[in-house]
Amino acid sequence: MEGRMPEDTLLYDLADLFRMFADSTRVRILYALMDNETGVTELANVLNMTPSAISHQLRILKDAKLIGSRREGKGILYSLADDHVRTILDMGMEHLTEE
Amino acid sequence: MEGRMPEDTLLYDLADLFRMFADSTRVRILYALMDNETGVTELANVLNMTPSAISHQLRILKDAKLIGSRREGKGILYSLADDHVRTILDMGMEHLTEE
DNA sequence: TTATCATTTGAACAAATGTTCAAATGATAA
DNA sequence: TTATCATTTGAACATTTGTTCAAATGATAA
Repeated sequence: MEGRMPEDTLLYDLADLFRMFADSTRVRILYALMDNETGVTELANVLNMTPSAISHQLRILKDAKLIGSRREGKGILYSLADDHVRTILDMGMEHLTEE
Repeated sequence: MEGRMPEDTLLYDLADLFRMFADSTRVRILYALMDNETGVTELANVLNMTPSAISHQLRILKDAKLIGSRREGKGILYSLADDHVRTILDMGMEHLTEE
């Protein structure tokens, strides 16, 4: 079965996508959001980091459309954008934990 | 359904894994290796890069156990280590191309 | 052995990246 | 409106990262 090389631009986009998962802070944020919508302050507490550092990463994740947000009272709640995010994380985790 | 946060060390490993896919040169190498075993020189030609640059990246991929190698005559042929690599790339590509 | 081709290595450099800090903005609740 | 809490912003800094270059190594074929 002979494969064919995708367009280079698509491969660049693919690398860009994986880059979103290539930082431990972002991965920890995504895992935290798997459980429930969470605000910046709570994320900062859970991950033991400054709200500013979290906010910077949330923006990167949102620009990549991996997370969404909605306002609730005086805070903003973030959540995973769709199940693709979960699936990609699961595939990676499977690779790590299998043998 | 309440999820539980994996150990931090595992999440760091996960980010490390995705970091392997977060560079366009490495992604292009992996896609090239999907088709068939390939040596450094041919990869360099196909990707239009220097053999040295390719070799550096091949070492990184091999250290991560994402590719393997064997000697054939006076060259060395590289190949994907297992189907996990393919699956992870496919998941990412699916995310990109859907919708 | 020697000549040749393929691959690797290490140092140097430029570019990209994540966190911190201080300050600004947003939006509610009083 | 004003005070307060939550979040964002931008510049600075240190770190990490990918490529280049020149030189070294590996291993075959002659």
